Amino acid sequence: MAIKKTSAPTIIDVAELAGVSRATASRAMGGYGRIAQDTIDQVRAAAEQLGYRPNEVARAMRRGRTKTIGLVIIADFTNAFFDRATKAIVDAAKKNGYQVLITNTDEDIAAERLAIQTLMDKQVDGLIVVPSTSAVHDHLAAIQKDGKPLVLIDRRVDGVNATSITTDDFSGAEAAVRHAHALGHRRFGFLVAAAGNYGISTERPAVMISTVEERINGFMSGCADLGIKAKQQSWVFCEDNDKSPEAAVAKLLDQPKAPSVILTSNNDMALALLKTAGNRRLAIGRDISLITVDDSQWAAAMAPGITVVARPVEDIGTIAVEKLLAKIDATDLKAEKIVLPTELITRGSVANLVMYPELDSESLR
Amino acid sequence: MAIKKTSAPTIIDVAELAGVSRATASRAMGGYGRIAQDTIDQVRAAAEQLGYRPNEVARAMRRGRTKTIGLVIIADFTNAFFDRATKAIVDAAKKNGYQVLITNTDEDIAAERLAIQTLMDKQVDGLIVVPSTSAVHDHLAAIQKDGKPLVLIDRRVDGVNATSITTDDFSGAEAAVRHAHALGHRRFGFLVAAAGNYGISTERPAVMISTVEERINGFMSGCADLGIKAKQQSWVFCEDNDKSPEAAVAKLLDQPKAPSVILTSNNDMALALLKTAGNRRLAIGRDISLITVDDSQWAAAMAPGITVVARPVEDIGTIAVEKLLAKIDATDLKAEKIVLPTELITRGSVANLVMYPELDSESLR
DNA sequence: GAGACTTGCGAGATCGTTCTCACAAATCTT
DNA sequence: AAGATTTGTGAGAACGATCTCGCAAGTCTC
Repeated sequence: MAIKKTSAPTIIDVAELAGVSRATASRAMGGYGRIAQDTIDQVRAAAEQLGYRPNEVARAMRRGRTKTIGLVIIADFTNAFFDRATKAIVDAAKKNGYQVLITNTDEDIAAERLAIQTLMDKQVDGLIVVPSTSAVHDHLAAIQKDGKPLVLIDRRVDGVNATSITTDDFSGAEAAVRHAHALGHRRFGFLVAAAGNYGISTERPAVMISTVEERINGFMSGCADLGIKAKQQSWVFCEDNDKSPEAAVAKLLDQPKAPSVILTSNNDMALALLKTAGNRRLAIGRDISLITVDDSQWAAAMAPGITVVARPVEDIGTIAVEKLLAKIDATDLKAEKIVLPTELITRGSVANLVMYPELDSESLR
Repeated sequence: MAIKKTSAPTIIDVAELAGVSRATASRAMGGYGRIAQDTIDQVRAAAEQLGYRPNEVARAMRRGRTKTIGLVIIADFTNAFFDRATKAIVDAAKKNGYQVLITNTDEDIAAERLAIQTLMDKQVDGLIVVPSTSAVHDHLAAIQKDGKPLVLIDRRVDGVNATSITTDDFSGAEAAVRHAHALGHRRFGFLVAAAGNYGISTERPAVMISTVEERINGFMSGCADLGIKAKQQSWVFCEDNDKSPEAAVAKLLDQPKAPSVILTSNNDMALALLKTAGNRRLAIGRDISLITVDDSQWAAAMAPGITVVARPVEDIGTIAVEKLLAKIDATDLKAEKIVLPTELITRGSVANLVMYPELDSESLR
């Protein structure tokens, strides 16, 4: 009896057992080139017997393709983007025979640089990136200079000629304003989250990510169209951390003329409002109204349900993979800017002031 | 001027530019073996000039280490496990110089088999798996037979001698029962989710995952200790899909003697209760009480907050990576069964029937 | 100052696969 | 039946790094 090998069998072992050369064994396993059916059967049988599995690392090295894509994402789970998008991307990749190497940047540009570098070193065939900022993009351009396909999701970055998949947050925000206005609301609070290090401010920060910009612009456009004047609007910009959001909510509610409805730019802000409202015994959809961006299971399950601007997050992920793989197969495809529609899902979190105008009292506190 | 290379520079290019051999260049870059400081500086400078980055695929092939770990997880986002665990694992891996290749199984054993196979083919250095069932484990044993370190998380699988990181769900469930009992509750509803294909049942399904088993056992043990009789308990087992949970909630509420408190085994069930209660105008924490397993941002933000059995999900992920990497570095370490504590976080979702016993009315509907 | 030891470096093998090329045998053409 | 084409196979290079071994030069020892 031959000595039992300790390490995994290679194509050489298969070739020996089948009594053919390495090249022939490889052809039989890979199903390419000219080869007799009998030989294929023999080799396959030998492979089966040995429990042979091709070493994908060696294969990748030789072929120059790893069948792996890199995902650089912001693990910001309350925004219900990370989990839904990741699942969609992983599933879509798998369906096409690709695996996903995932890295997380906490909105940190240095971490993003490093993550991209690491993934490039690992020879991924392409990258899907949620860029942490719109302001810096040399590292993104570098990916393309190295000839790696790149797709940006969730946020655009002007100045990089890459395919991007985003959502029409402008229209979504506009629709939210219109909805509240139609239900009789006339005093609007806008609670906008943005990365940075400035705490809470009523001034719009300079650099924002495209998605947030569009939400702001949509809110403003909606107000302009409906004749909602500046003094009817209260804007608070807020760093997205553990503490600021609740203080920002307080700032909105503690004004002399508090808003009757608050539009929040993401779920962290919405949750802060929920928490503060609960503490103050303010009922959502009666004492204070709320619309937020991004749907979630809990927004639908609560009583009342939260009215939301829903974004097709799974579609973003799926389309991103499709576009990326298309680029991997044909690198000369040109960049597309794909914008998916948003949808206002009305539930019970916006009070109807037309039917019950007394709810729009001057003193909410 | 030399012809500009189109492909990425290799160690050979660096060696040529620095005027040394491949081996020396490699030593200089890798920082191993005997080598003069001057040579290192020269080679590094040449590498810098060329923008050289080591090809990790080639390195992995030669070294037999990919510096990549595989994660086989169930992308079940409402259970707040996928996102938190994934983030923790990715972050912990990165901190140790490892990347994470992620695959998703939707509680499907065939998908799990395939995922593991794929990851093994890609030569990951180790695997972290959330097993989709406790019943089948030959494929898990196979991983270890191939000499790959394996860590199971969230669920134990008896019959596999692998390190596992789980939580003490037994005690958590027990504490939940005790808490509700202390607040005067005497009629308990148990809504338990489990994978399968049986719709809704009052009979405990045969094969369950360890985590769910323990929750059930904890509930039962708590009842036994406190003298809560079988007729005070309503058990409903429910397939975890889009439709069943709400019907299961209805089944609990529509009994002649409906429970005053419902303990749900996961967040899908809790959300179904929230939804149904909302539709029926039943206020949580007053008309019906709720305790669920797994904390979340929304459970804390709602009014009233949901009382939960919190599990240290991030710790599970972090410890899993640590144990896995330790095993990668020293394959002779023996398997450990690590059980992390759970914590009951009391909020407002359980009515105090001691102070307001009239709330425990016979007809809740 | 001769032998022993250390230092620094290069030649070539190696990891496991695929791919190119050459060539013999079989089959087809006219 | 001779030449042209097709078919099936093997030898060996290649992917890009690391590692082993050996050797020359320098340093140490007594």
